[in-house]
Amino acid sequence: MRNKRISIKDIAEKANVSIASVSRVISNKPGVGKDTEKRIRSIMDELGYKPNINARSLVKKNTGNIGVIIPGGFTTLQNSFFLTIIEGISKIIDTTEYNLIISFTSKQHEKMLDTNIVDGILVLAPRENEINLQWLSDLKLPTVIIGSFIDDSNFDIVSADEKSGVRFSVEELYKKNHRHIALINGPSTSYQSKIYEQGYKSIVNELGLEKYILELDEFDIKGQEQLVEEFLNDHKEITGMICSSDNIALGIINVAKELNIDIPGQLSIIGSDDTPVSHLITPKLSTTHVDLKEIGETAVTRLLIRLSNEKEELRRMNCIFPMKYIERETTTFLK
Amino acid sequence: MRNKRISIKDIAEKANVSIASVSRVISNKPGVGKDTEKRIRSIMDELGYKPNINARSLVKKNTGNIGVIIPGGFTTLQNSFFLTIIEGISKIIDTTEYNLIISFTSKQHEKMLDTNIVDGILVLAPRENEINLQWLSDLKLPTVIIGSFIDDSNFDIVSADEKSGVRFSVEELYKKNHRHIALINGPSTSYQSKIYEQGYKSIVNELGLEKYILELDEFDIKGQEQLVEEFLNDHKEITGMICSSDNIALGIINVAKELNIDIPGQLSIIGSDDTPVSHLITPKLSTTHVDLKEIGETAVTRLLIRLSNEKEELRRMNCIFPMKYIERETTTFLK
DNA sequence: CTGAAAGCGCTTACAG
DNA sequence: CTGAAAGCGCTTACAG
Repeated sequence: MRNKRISIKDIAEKANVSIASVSRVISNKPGVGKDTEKRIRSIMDELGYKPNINARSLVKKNTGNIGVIIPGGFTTLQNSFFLTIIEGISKIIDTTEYNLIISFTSKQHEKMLDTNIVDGILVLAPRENEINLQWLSDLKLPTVIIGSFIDDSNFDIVSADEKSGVRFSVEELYKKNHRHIALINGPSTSYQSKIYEQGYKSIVNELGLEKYILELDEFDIKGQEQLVEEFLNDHKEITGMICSSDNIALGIINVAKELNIDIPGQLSIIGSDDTPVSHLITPKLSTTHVDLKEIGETAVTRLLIRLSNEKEELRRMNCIFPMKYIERETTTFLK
Repeated sequence: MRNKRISIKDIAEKANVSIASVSRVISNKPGVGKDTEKRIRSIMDELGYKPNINARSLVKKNTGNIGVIIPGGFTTLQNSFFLTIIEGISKIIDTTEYNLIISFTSKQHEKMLDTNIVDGILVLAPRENEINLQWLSDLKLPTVIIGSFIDDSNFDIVSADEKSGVRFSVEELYKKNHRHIALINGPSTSYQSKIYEQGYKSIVNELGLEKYILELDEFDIKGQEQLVEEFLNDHKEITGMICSSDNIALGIINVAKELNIDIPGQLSIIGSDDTPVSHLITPKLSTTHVDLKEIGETAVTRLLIRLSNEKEELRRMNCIFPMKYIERETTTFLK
């Protein structure tokens, strides 16, 4: 059915030149006479020529695609946190010739990486159990990791300063007279959660407070309402909670409502990431903010630099964006 | 830096066979002796051979990629509606060798389609101003459209029966004694909105009610709070609202709260699509439901059929999924 | 069962 | 400025 695509050869014939000349004008290479070029271009337009990317890739040994690896499957994709980062990535990609290939299941990651269809990858908030770092490293693909990460890797990293974020949140509640402050964390397989935990423990130690940590198996509470409810019931002394995502905070608020716990009257809650929902709900969520879009932009930009400098040995980059606390309506001074 | 990739030739040499034989075992083609095959396979494993997809694509004239076109840029991507459909798509794709290329800006659509890097496309809820249907059609690419759509096209369509969805919602409110029922619609550039409007108008006419339509320029109210507020103030007689997305409903609820309008006491609200937020908020949102995941699955499956039957002339398919009304907490009987 | 060879559509030294 | 030719890594008739 599909009409045969027209190739460089068709153009060359019609223009009475060699395919070499046609190729040169396609790639804007020098060495073609003004007139010849004009003739070739007009024929290309006329015939609606589109270069065959596969052929080009085959000889140039690149693909023109950039891969984005998203962990956790769909639960995560539904998370605005990732979407906002992708928005930043996308904005930069749109100014280039690259295509974006977003991958959100393990199967997809494997297919994408095993078949070598990308020139470089952006890995969002990797998790131990999903991405084997050694394997990633063996790929020898230009890679930038987005999201907090264990320091001893050799990858470029662009992340939010989540450790400080947690500190700010705890300090904020402390200033508001809270003395029993819990961390509701995501899965410890996520490096992000490890960072949260580190940040939480260190500040809580400094302040001489007791530690309360509830680890969920995702960055939201879906299917774990029971667990949360028990936690709330078992620790009635807790008056403040730091959640490692806004979605977790949302879930906690709902459970609290069911238990007739007043927010923020009896329980102050702070989210993370300042995603759109945070001011769509009532009461509006206090949270920590970082420019996720900028994080995305920075990460691709870095990757693009790596891609255009494959010979040079670039030093590893570790770029950390500051977070700030945003006071809204789910936190209050403890009487 | 990157170590040279090993090719079919390397395998052939090491195995003392021709590249033809190697190629045959790679593609599981018959015509290779048991022993030879075993030898070749073990060498492939040993050397970690990965076929070069570009080379293969060049000769087979396909790409191994399926494109997904998402309209409206990021606002839309943040919408669970699309994400859930993508989840369905992804589930099926994971059982195949195809890669998914998701495109959510006009730039990306153009790049993807102009460079012919996909074998077929899934178009989600297209909009007039973003996707030129004629252009799409000229691509001669196997295409399936997801989401309600104008009937006179020649594409395969898989969609929810949104026209009935709106009807159910209006009827529901009518049964609850509401007589002034508004439609808060998405942009009319979206075919989906057109369907909503058609459905709304026809049932409202049947029931002999007055029409109230507020058209927003997205499927959420971001940046249009003012407009919504004015609408609410100008039409105090309205006691029921059908929103063409859950996100719109969410927004309306928030504006109503600011205006001290009690929900559902003074205003009943019904969303669309039963996205996860609908039961994450308080009061829980009454809405209409359709199995979006199944819609996604059906659409890819259809596309896959088209892809494996390019010779045959398949009849156009138009698959419509029923919607049902879900009563939760934002609707009530009018006294 | 196996291999030599042509060809997919491009790019790029090389020679003129 | 221009072209002939080799080559990128595969697949697939064709011949044996």
